[in-house]
Amino acid sequence: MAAKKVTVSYNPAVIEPKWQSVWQKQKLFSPDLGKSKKPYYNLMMFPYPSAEGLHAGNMYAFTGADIWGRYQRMKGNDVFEPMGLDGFGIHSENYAIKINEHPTEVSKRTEERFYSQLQATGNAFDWTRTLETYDPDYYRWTQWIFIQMFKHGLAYRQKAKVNWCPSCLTVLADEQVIAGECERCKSVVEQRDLEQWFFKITDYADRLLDNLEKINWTEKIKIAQRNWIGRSYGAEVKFKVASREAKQLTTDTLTCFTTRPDTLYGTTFMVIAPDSPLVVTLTTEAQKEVVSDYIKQQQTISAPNLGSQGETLRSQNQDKSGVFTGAYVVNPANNKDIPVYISNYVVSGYGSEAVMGVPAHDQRDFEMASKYNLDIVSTIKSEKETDQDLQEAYVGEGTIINSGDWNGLSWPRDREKILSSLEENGWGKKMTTYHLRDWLISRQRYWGPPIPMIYCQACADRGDSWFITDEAERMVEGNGIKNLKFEISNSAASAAGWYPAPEDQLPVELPYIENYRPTGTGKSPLAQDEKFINVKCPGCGSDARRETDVSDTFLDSAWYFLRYPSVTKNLKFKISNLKLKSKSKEENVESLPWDEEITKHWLPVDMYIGGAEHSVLHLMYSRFVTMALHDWGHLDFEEPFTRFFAHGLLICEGTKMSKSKGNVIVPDAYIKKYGADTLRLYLMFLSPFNQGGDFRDTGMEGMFKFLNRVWRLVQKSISNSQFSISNEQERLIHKAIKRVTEDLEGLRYNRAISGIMEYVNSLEELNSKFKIQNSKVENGISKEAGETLLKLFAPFAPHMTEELWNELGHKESIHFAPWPEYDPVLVIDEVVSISVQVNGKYRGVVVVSADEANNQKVVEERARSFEFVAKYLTSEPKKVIFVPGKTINFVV
RNA sequence: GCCGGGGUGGUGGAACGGCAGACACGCACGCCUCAAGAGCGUGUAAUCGCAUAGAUUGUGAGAGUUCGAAUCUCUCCCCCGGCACCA
Repeated sequence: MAAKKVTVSYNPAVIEPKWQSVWQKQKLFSPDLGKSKKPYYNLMMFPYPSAEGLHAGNMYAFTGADIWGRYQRMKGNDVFEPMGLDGFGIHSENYAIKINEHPTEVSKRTEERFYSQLQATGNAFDWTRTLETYDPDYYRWTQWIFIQMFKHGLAYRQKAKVNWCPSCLTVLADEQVIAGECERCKSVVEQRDLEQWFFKITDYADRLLDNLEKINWTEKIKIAQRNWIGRSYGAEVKFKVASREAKQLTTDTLTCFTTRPDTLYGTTFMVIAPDSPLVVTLTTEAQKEVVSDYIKQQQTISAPNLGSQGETLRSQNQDKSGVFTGAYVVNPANNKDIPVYISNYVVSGYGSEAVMGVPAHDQRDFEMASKYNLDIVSTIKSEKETDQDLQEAYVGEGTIINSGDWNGLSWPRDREKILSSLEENGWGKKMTTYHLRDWLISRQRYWGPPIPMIYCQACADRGDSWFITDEAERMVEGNGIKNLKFEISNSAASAAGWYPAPEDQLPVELPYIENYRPTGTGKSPLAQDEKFINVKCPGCGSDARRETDVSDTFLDSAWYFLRYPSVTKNLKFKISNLKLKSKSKEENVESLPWDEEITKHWLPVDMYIGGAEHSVLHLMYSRFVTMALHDWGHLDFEEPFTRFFAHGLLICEGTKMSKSKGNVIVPDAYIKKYGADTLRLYLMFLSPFNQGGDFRDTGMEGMFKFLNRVWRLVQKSISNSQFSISNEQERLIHKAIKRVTEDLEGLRYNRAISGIMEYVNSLEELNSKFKIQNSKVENGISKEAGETLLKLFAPFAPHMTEELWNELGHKESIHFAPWPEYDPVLVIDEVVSISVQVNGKYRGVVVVSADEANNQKVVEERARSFEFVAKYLTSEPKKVIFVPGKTINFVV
């Protein structure tokens, strides 16, 4: 029989663009979000288009996420897989500065470039619902969120020591400072005193921590978040200033936080941080000079402009040093006077910036005490040493000694007893503190959403602010939100003169400023634009000024997933909440950045896939913003991502890809040469997806060959579609389905691909066997075998499988074909190899039928009959261990 | 220092109590071809050996549990990532 078709060779350069355009024309991957029965929101972290284009690392992440989405779709879910650009922010601005262009121009270009590159990767994105964070239609809502934070008392202004990057000329959040250096440019970060906007994320510390138990996230990300929140439970203890200095000091108590209240009796001194305000209130006249010298010396050591020297000096700084303030306080437990020191090992900004020194049970305190000859008193029995010859602090558990009424109690078993006793005695109270700090929002840069706030000096002078308006009053009364009144009255104190821009006037558009470069003065470039700044006060109508800082990029990305499903291209202002734009007051009702119905239906996100580098930044902020929106009654869920999977990092030739190293791989050339399918497979086959991989040029060719093999195999089966399925083939099919399905479920893509390869190998092997028996038929691959192969392969190689599927005569896309299921009976082998061991050492296998595999008698007899076993069984074995279906072990 | 994740052929990686090295890359040899490429086939942990006979050793090092350990437990070393004087 002549072949019906001329076999066409596999040419990705033709079929890939063809199917991409078909998919897009048919809006195949743009589900009707209103009608979906089984919504599945498959999200991946959107890229920030700051550089020359999409790099292989983006492609790696997106491919892995897309495979998951395609698999879910074939399992019958209505998958929504959106894509957008995190194009606002410092990354993009820095790139614009580098190439000496305006960010607006750069963004136009990168947007086009990124989207066309993303098209070429063959991901099933919904191209009708893209978003860009610099789009005014988007950032009006970023600003809206800021305003809600303000109105609910979660955004406040404070003069604070902030991290200042002398190269980026802006402040940085704590999270953006890595080992004292700027996350982006590696400059040593300075401390500056600036008035800034903060979000009170610390109010949510407990929930951010406790909710981690409820979500299905990669464990290491949860651990990172737990560490970052850093909750510790203990007590706040009050130390009264001793009477002899009380007169000359401006404070009468010193409070400190401790996780070890059990060691209170062992507190022999106190230590405060060098940059704490306590230094001023607790230093006596006599010590003023010494203290001031010490502070100066500490400032020199931690001075930022030392470049690489800074690191060395900082590590020298690890040695404990200190100075006596002249002040004594009273240990409430034993009424002893103890000295107050200043030392560099106490960090500011945590707890009360004071620490109780318990040298016997804290290594740092021990070093301090040794250096300054301070008393060491053990309060936990550590068995061996006496206090005098203690070599290091004993930080373990044990029985309490030298501690009055507490003697005999056990630490940590009696923690609560000790804390209660502490409270009853009036020495202090139970307390929890957190490592987490409030989120610093202000950035003195250009390329971001202007913070939508207005400052009125006249109102400020009167002590007025938005918090005294009718709207604020209504909110407190109408909302029924717990603590809102408290939050608001608390915030009102620091908010004098401040009003949010009226919500119906959003967005506060970012003006085009020719010289957008950072100024370094601590003010944003927006401060140059008088037209932008000058505005009437929404409260009293007098002349007022707009806030000129923009918000942190992380605010842009903290809510984008809420927006995607509600994006409607070409109809941007169609959704109900945008009625705001209308002049009519009646229509100006609810205003939300999303469609409520659709949001109810589609959120939270079912699967979020992204890099582990965002464990504490983006992922924490997104959770916080979502929780806040939930509390304000806008969302019916409080965790945005039901499941999060962290993919590994794609590196290049053993090192991290980075522009400075010049080893950034751009996928375009590879797609051109081999096609996106080959590149996708290559990337996913490298190593486990959660582990990352090393991109090397070798290997891509091999993957291309494999695609060609699949192509030929299926092409041949098309011309022999009458071929009926054999028992052997059927077993192969079902085993392959089982293997690939299980590996996909665990996102073990490298294994899934090797499973497909094994399946192809077995089919070919079977085919060549068949050819020998029946030389007239060219090919022995049944239709079922070929179609199953295509389906299993479809998530990985979407274009090629679509083409072949179409050639097989299917009208519907393969990506909507139902995922194959396996028959559990058919995956069981007909014959089983049982390994035979003698004294635990492998000597060979015996092959038995499946139903004999559990029968010890049969297996043992068979095994004994073989020479390779018999020769070791010189005497009757002492013991025979039989593991049904697996192994038999003769112990001689 | 603390918390994660690792350490398996020339390379990427499989196996995660029961035949270590699946699947690939690379390499070698062969077939096909005028030739090249493509394709196909064979081999490929190490050592001994003519051997596609057989044997020994082998999963960072050392101990342990077990009939049996790459897999479980302990101690140590090294690499990668995160946090880092958080009281």
